[in-house]
Amino acid sequence: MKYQLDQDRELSAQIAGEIRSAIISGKLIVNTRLPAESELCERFNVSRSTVREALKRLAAQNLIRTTRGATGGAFVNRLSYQDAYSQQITTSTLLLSMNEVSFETACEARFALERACIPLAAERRQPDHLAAMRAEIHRQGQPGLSDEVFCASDVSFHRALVDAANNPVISYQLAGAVEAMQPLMNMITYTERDRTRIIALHTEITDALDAHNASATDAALNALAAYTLELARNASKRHLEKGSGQK
Amino acid sequence: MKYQLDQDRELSAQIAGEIRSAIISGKLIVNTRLPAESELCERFNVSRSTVREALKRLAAQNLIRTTRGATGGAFVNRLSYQDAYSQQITTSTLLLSMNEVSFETACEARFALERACIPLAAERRQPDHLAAMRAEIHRQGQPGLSDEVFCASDVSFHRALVDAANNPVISYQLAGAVEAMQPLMNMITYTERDRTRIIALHTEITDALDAHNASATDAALNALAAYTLELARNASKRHLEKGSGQK
DNA sequence: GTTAATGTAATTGTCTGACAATTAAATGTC
DNA sequence: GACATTTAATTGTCAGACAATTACATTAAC
Repeated sequence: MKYQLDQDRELSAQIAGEIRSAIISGKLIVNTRLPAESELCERFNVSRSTVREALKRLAAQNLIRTTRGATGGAFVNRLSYQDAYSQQITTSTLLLSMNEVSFETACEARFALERACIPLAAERRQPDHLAAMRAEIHRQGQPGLSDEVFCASDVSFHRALVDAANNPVISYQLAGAVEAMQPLMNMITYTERDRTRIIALHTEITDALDAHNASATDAALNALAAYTLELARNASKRHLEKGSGQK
Repeated sequence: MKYQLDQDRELSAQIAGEIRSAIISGKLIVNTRLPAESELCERFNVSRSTVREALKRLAAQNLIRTTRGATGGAFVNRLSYQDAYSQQITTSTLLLSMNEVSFETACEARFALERACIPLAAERRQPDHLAAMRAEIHRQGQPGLSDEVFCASDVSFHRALVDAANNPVISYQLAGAVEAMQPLMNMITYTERDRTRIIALHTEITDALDAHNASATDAALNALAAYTLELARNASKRHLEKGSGQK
């Protein structure tokens, strides 16, 4: 087989691309061992540094893993839910923070997608999902909680809600939407009154889910969405006032 | 500042991790230039190969871009929707193909998440969204279409449906769910009768969206979900019969 | 015969130094 | 001032070496 490496990209990127396609297309199966670095050097006719840079690119995408030693080498990785999750979250967080996505847009996306889980979650929620949600609600009621910790607990609550749908693909897809909101939510300051209201709505959602009542869950989630948006609007209004006041 | 590089991971992975955190946490802003490779060598006290492998890892995640020349170097990348999209699709496709996710689970996830778009899409759909959907419907009716092309057109139809919600975060989040289904759907053989039915449902969805009728859209989408599942069940049943027959 | 110690080969990880390629800016020339 | 040339900075690639790690075979001890 001949390799066409005559484009304008870096060699390591081209080689990484070749191997990546082979993995994605299924030509290289999970746990297949790639040729040793020295063999890849010969095959692609490049130096070992170049091959290594290519392999590191693939490792960064969790496509391969490498081990040292006699029977070591680079192996095609099974992409675990864990890895996919964290990649998903990293990418979503960056996308939101770097592209001036408005809080409204992100919030709308999250609540819209979460609503999609409700019918399934109302049917399938297990005791441990409910327990996780109630645990977070309890934590949110603790006095002297910082806004960051309150917000992190909020994220955990929503993650548990999504997981209650008991569909790993949904959990994975929504990981980004749920987790990437945290930095945005962190900009809100929660008063005692805000927290009380949010906790009440969380409790409402959990109780409705407990009762297998999809429409009640949906209604409570909608109320929470509306309230979150309201808080965000107030926060940004205060921000503007403060900003203009200092000038 | 002192760096703690004494763990059990490879140096290049640790260095990549340091820089990655700095980018994600916002310490390094978009378009910031990283120190030159030689400076990073001194700063982390490693060789240039190691620094380069670290940078290639970051480049593979689209976190940085590098240019040669006098004012060249590595710059923090703005993660574009385009890049995030394709990463999302790659990851989702791999996750589904490598983890024995059942067609039912994936299908349920896709339709559940798509349903979340309906209320927004019914309100905001623009002429170009409807046009894109109708164009795909027309293509699906062409005679002599291969199953692959039919399936690809189906994916495009659903992508247009999602885009009609007019929320870029939703479009991004669902890119994986929609696109990663294609390899799974490709395993189905579509008879003339199947296609006619699917096209009718696609038309129903588009018309309902055109009329800003959310509940009718929802009903049609549900019917499509049920029909898709039925086709998949028949396909896998035939698969089993064929398999046992050959033994 | 079994077990422990030792050596050996294969492989990736890191280092060093060199040169090529590319690019912007400084410099010189007219 | 406009254009050509040189220079310096920077990344891309190559070559060769050694260190670290690991599985396996060999040997020695009991």
